[in-house]
Amino acid sequence: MISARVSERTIRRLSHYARCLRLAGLRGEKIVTSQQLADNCGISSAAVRRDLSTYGEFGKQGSGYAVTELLSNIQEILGITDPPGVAVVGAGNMGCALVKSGLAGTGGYRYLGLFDHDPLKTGRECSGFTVKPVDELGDLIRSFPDLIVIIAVTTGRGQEALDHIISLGCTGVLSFNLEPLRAPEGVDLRYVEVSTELDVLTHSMRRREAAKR
Amino acid sequence: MISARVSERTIRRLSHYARCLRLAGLRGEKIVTSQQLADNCGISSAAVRRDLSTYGEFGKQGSGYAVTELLSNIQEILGITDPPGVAVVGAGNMGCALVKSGLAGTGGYRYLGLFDHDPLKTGRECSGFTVKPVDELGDLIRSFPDLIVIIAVTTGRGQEALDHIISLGCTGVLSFNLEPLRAPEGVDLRYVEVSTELDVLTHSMRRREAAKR
DNA sequence: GCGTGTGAACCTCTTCACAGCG
DNA sequence: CGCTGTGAAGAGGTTCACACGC
Repeated sequence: MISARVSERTIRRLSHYARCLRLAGLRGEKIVTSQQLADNCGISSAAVRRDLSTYGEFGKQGSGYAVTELLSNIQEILGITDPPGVAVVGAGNMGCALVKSGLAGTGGYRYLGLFDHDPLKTGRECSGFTVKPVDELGDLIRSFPDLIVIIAVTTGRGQEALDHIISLGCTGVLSFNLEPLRAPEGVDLRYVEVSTELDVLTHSMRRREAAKR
Repeated sequence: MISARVSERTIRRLSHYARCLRLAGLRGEKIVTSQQLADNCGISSAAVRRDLSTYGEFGKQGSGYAVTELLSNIQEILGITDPPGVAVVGAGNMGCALVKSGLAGTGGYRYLGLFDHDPLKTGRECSGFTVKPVDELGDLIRSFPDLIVIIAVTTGRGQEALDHIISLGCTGVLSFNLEPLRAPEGVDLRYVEVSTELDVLTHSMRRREAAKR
C-alpha cells in the first residue's frame, strides 16, 4: 500500500468506488471490472484504473478486481478500517435525520451519540438515541480520540457549538450550519452547504438550456 | 457579461464569494477587495481576481469591488437572479430541516413547498408549510418550470420518488438519498452525500496525523 | 500607493493507447 | 483473449509577477 499525496477529487471518487463495492458485495458479486465501476460513477474505465494504481496493484489482469479485497484496500486508503465514530451536535430535525440515516451503517461509520445544548431537548429519544447534554461529549471524545463531530445546530449558534466541542478535544468537524466558522489550526473543518449545491445545480441547468438553442 | 465554459470548482468558489458578499452587505460594507474575499474562502487573492475576470471587469482598480454590484453579477453568472424555486419531497426530519433552514433565505432561493407520498404525513404543518401530496407538485412545476426538487425520502424510496417527480416535469434534482439513482437524459441530478463528506474529512485527518510524526 | 486584470510559466489532472500478464 | 497498469501527450487549472488605471 502506497501512501500518496492526492487531490480531494480523487478521494471523492474513491469514496464512490467504495460505495459501489459495498453494493456489489450485497448483490453477491465477487469480481468487478474497472468498466463496471466507471459506469456506476459516470467516468472512464481508464480513470478508475489510474486512481487505483496510484496506491498499488489491486487488480488481476484479464479478470478484474476482487470486490472484498478492493473494498478493504480503499477503506484503508481512506482511513476507515474499523469504522470511525461520529457524533451529532444539535438534536433538531437535521440532527435526528442524520443519526437516523447514519444508522443504516452502509457508509463505514459508527454513529455514537446525539447531543444538544438545550436542556429542553436532552433526555428525549431520537431514533434509538437519548439526547445528551453537550458536555458529556467530552467522555466520548476521550474514548474515541478521532471522533468526528457533525454540527447541525440552530442558525447563528454554530460558532458557539464549535468552540465548545473543540474545547472538549474534538479535531474533526463537519458543519451543516451555513454560517462561516473559525477553527484553530489543527482542527479539520468542512461544510455541507446546501445553497452551494443548489448554485452548482442551477448553473448546470442554465447551461444546458442555453446549449439547447 | 461574458458567458464562459467553466469548471464546477469555479462555480463553487463563485457561490462562496456570493455568500461572503451577502454577509458583507448585511454588515453594511460597500466595497470589498479580492484579498478580503480570498481570506474568507481560504485561497489567494490572485485566484479570486482570476475567477472574476473570466466573466468581465467588475472591479475598480485601486479600491476593489462594489459589494452590491459584484453580488448581482455573480448571481447572474450562477443564474439565480430572481431566486429560483425549490420544493422538497419527503416530509421526514430531513425534509423539515431543509425547508426550515431554507426559509432563512440568504442563499438566493425560494422554498415553495414540502411534499410527501404518505397520506399520514400530508396535511401536517412543518415550519409554516402544509405538507401536500406529491401529485400537487405538478401544479407548482407548471408555474415554475425551472423548479429544483430536493429528494429527502425514506431510504430505498429514492428511485420511486425521482421517477414520480420527473413524470411531473421536473428537470433539476438534488438528492439527499444515498442510493444511486437513474435519471433520463435532460434531467440534472446531483447528490449530497454525507458519507463521502465524512470520507474526505477522515482522510484529511489521517493525513494530518501522519504528517505530524 | 493601492488593488485590479492578465500574459506566461508552472503544475496537476485527465485521456489515450498499448505493453504485459493471467 | 480480456482487462489491468502505465508512459506519454494533452487539457485544464493555478500561481506568479507586473502593467495599468484609479
